[in-house]
Amino acid sequence: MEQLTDQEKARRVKLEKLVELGIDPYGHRYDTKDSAKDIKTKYAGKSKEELEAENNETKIAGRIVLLRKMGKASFFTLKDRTGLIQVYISRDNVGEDNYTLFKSTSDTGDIVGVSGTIFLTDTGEITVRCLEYTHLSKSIKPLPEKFHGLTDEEERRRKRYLDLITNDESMEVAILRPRIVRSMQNYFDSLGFIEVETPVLQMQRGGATARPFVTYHNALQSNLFLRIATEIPLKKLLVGGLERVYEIGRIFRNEGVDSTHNPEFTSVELYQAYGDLSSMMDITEGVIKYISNNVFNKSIFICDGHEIDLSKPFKKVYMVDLIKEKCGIDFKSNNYSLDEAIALAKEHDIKVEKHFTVGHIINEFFEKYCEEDLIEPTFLLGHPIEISPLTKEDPNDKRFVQRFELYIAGTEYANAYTELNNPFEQRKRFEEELREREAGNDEAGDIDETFLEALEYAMPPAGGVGIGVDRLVMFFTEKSSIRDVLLFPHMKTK
RNA sequence: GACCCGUUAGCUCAGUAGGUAGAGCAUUUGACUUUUAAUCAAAGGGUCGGGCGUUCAAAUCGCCCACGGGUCACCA
Repeated sequence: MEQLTDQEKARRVKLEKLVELGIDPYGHRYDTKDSAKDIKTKYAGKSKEELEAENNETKIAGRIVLLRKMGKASFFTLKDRTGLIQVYISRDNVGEDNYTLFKSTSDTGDIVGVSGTIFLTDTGEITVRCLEYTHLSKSIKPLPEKFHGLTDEEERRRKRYLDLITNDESMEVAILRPRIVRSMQNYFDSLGFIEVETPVLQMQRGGATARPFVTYHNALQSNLFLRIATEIPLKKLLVGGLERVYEIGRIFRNEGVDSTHNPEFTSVELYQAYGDLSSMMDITEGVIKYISNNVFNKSIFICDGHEIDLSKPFKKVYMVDLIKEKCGIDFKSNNYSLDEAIALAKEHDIKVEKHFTVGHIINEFFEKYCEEDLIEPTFLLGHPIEISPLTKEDPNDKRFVQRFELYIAGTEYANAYTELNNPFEQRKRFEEELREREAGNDEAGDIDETFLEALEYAMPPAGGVGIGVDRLVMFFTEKSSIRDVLLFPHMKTK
C-alpha cells in the first residue's frame, strides 16, 4: 500500500463517518426520474414564478463535479451521462441531519442522488432544489482540477474514466463513435446486407499483407493467428449464397504504433455478389454521405487542416496518371522492364526491395510523390496487379487490377475491388505471393487451400470494400490521433 | 528503429551565473441561506520520473534507463 496523501486520508475519514451514521459508502440502486439534459430541455424558458407555481418534482443521480459549500445552504453541480445540472441544498429544505450529512461527508467525485423540485436561481440557472440527499458512492481519490481538467495526454489515455469525467469532448467522441457505427449498419442493412461475425482466431493468415500476432492453443497444440483481415471468410459466405454480407470487426496487426495505427483496430468489410468496383464506389461514397447527413447533419469537416466538403461528388483518378503528372513518367504507355523501372526508381530516390517488381515500383512512386496531395475525397484507381493478390485484373491491361482506394487529406480510408473469383488465377496469385515471401517480403501471405476450394464451388462475381472505422471516426470527429477515438488505446505498461 | 521535446504537490503550471522548492485549484480549520472557476481568513501538503556521475553544493550540468508527445522511417 502506498502512502496516502492528506486528501485521501480526509476522504477516508468522511467514509468512516458515513459508516458511523449507518450509511453504506458504496450504496444501492437509485431510480431516477430525469437526466440532467431532460431537466434542462423540459423546463427551458420558464419563468421563476411559473416554475415556483408548478413545483415540478424530479429525481436525479450523478457525480459531484463542483461544490460550493456555505453555512446553511450550498450549491453543487452534478454530472450524469447527459451533462451538468446544478443542485441547491439548504438546511431548511432537507433538515438539519440531512444537511449535516451532506456538508460533512460530501466531496467532489462522490456519486449522489437528489430528489427535489425545479426552480430558477436569481442568476437564471435551472436548478434542482434538493428535498432529499442520498449518498450513493464515495470517491476516496480527488478529481483532477476543476477548471483545467486532466490535460496530460498519457493520464487521459491510461485513466480514460478521469478523462471522460473531466473532458466533455472525450465523452462526446465516446458517444459519437457508436452512433457512426450504428448509422453505417443502418445504411448497409437498408441495402439488404447481412451483418455477420467470423473468427478472430485463424489457422492461416490472409486477406491482407501484414505481420500477424501469433498465439497458442493449448488443447489443439497449435499456433493460431489473430486475423489481419476479415476478407477470406466473408468471401466464403458469398460462395455459400449469403450474397450481401458485411462484418464490423476487430483486426490485429503486429506493426508500429503511431497516431494513425493501433495494434488492434476496427474495420468494416462488405461484399456484394453480382456487384463490381463501381457498385463499391456507390456504397462507399453513399455510406460516408449518409453518416454525415444522419449523424452530423452537415457536410463540411476539417481534416488535417483542410476543409473537406462531402456534398461534392468524390473524384476519380488513376495511379499511373498521377505519377505521370507529378514525375513525368508514363508507366501506362511504356511497358518498362524491371531493370528500367529500377533505374527510374533510383533516379527518383526510391528504395527498391529485393522482392520488387515493376508493380511495386509504380506503387512506391505513388506513395512517395502523389499520396499526400489527394486532399479532396478521391477514388484512386488502377493499382498494379502485384500488390493486389485478391483482385480481378483489368481486362484492358493485365498489369493492373480493378481496384480503388479512397483518399481524403492524404490518408487512405477505404480499399475496394472487383473480387477475383477464378480459382485458377487465385492459385497463381497465391503462388506469386509465396515467391515474394521467399524473396524476403515477410508480410506476404500463405496459400489458403480452404479458400481455393471454396472458389472451386464457384463464387459469384462480386465487389468488395474495406473501410477503416477508426479513421472514419477520426474524420467525422475531427481528431488527428487514433488514440482520441479509442477509449483504451494501446499503451506500454509503466 | 532514428531524431526532437516533455516528466516538479492530488490536478494545472512557474522555477538558470548550480546555493534551504513556488503559485492557483484541491485539502484541513473557521465565517457565510441564491452560489456558479463562490468569496474571505489561517494551516498542512514535495525522494523535483528512476539510476549513475561532475561539484563544497544538482529540479537546474553530463551519461544511461523508463514512460509520454511530436517528426520521420515502417505500414495495401
